[in-house]
Amino acid sequence: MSLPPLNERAQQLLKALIERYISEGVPVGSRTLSQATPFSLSPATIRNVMADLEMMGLIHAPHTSAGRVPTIQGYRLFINQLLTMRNLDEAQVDFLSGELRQASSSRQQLIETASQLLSHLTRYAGLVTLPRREHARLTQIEFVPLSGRRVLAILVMDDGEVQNRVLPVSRDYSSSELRKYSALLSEQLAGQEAARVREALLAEMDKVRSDLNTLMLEAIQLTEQALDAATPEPDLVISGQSNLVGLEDMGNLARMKRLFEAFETKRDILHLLDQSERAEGVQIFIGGESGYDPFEGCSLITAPYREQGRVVGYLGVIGPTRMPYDRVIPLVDITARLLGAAMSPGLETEG
Amino acid sequence: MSLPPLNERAQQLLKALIERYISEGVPVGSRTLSQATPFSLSPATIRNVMADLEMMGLIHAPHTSAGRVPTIQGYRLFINQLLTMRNLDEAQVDFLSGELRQASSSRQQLIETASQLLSHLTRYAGLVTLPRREHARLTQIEFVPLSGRRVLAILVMDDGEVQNRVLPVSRDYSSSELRKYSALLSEQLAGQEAARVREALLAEMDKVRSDLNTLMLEAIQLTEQALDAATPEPDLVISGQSNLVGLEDMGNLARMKRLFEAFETKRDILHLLDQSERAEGVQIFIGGESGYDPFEGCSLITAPYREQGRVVGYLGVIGPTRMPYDRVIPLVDITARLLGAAMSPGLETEG
DNA sequence: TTTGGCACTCTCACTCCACGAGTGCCAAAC
DNA sequence: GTTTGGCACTCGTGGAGTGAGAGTGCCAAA
Repeated sequence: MSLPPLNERAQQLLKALIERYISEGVPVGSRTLSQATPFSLSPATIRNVMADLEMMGLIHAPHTSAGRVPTIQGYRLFINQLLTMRNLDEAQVDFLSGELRQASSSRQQLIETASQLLSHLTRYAGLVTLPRREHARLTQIEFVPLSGRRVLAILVMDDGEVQNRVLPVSRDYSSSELRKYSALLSEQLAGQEAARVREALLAEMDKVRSDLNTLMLEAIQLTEQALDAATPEPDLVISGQSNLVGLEDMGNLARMKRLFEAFETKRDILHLLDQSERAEGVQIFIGGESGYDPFEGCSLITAPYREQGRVVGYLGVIGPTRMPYDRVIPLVDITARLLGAAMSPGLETEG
Repeated sequence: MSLPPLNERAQQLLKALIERYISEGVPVGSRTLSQATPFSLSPATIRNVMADLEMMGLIHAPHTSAGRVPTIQGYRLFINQLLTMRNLDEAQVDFLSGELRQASSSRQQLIETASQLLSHLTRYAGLVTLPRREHARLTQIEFVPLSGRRVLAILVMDDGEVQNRVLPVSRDYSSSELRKYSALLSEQLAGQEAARVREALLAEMDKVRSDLNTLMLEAIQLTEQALDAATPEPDLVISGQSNLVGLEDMGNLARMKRLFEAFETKRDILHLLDQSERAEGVQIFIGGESGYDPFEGCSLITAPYREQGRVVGYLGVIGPTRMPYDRVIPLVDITARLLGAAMSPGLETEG
């Protein structure tokens, strides 16, 4: 896969060609490029270079008498080595952080706002995963009796996240009985990481069994049930999908349909985001590079966002591969930082 | 707007024409219609009738040498007077009720399943509004202290619905202090209809003021805040949007883009659903009939669904105006009934 | 190594044309 | 009076043909 060394001039021409193609959306020919570049070279010379670039698989001619278009490999090289980022518009940053601060009262709201901002500022589709809260600690457990042999379990985390779950139970419980369970368990479990609660429960169960403490046993069983039913809530918020309708470089209808199916199932997109797990900063998936053909013709720019310094989720933008990366990449980057800041309250939130 | 009386034969021809157009998607001409109808009439005769129908605005010729296509008025007449419903496939009904029963543990799940079923069975987009729960009664109020001068308020309704809200507060509250408020308020308010809680609170406030009972006063203020922040959760679940991508009768890309924008804002769709408020059963909006141009080329079939006999929401299908109404209408109808049944537990849920 | 020249290729937009489908109208038939 | 067959007419569609334009590859000269 190691390409032969690309000399400076060829790199600069490739860069110019891709920039031109991104801004114009039309295959670019040797004549155009000759005029657009600072080093004055004749079209013929440029043609020679272009032939080399094509040989290396970096550009490609749709047909004999058309100009050249970057291939996925070409985009890859461009992004990894040639791209010069554009400075962010100050007003945009202010707008972003203002909107996010305004939405920071509720976590859900924050996520949705971030997604909408991404789509709005890029004119593509914005994605934000819900924060994974593996390290959230349990603060409180409440049980509320409902009619018809059902109990509502409420798990409260220290970060304000709440999970509700209706449990079908084998007999009716009274309100005061349930309150006792809640009190007992909250005492036992408060401060535990959610992931650990199960172990703690089992340990407790052993202790309790020897006591034949049936009350506690039932409480534990209830909690187990509540944990089992870990809410499978939608873990990805997508905005601005309609921005992608009718972008001519998104290709034909069939392709667009597959893309929208991917938006609906969300699964493939989540897989893709998971792949960026290792990356520290912004990551870019170009076209079907990743083997998911629904994304042919599209690129995905992602970045992790942090809460209290810990990566808890990912956000990004999905748009056509022919995209102004020099603007979108910094935007995704800053949005991730600002979302992280808005999620980690305490420092400047009360300002 | 009263049309001149349409004789039997003209009606039957209109019906045949529309049925043919719906199944084939191509303008239908006099010759085709002459062969397709049981009463044998020559194409020439049929042409005469068609000319009348066109005069009345019920059908329309895209151009001189094309056949005829129903207008919106034609569809309207067809649906109101000529349509013969098709019997539901028994297997489909079983499938529907099975899937709904399986999802009936959580309300959110139920709504999403219904939406997906609608889209899956029709191959169009499914819509379900979240149930309005005006008459739900408050069962319990809980306050949980969070870090950084925030309090989590939890409102539990008697139907198992839970609303969470993080409230920024002016000072830190201790856990036990908040528990006192919860107890006090739950006692005062339990059993009230949510819509009435506010009044009850005000009344209570008056009583309390004279006592200078500051504790109660703070509790009341907290609750007020929590009510203010009535969760603006998404009130409409849409599924299968991608089914509409690439349906050739949906028209051009620009129109499709507007439709997808409507899906994202949801506002127009909710307005439209609200309009069906008065209707008892299935209602149909054809094309831009309602003045919303995003829906040009589309039809919306809606029906209210009931919980415990009370209308709490609407569901429906959005698809191209050229749609097999005889199948979709009964499907929407039965889905509404089955969803209502699945939502009103107690009778056959334990079966 | 770069450049100008030249023949070649391919797409795009346009025109022309024949075909088919369907209509409207009229006069004859029922 | 309604129905029908006939006929001229209209219009969209698809295929063939064409010229312009853009861009290439290659070669020989600078």
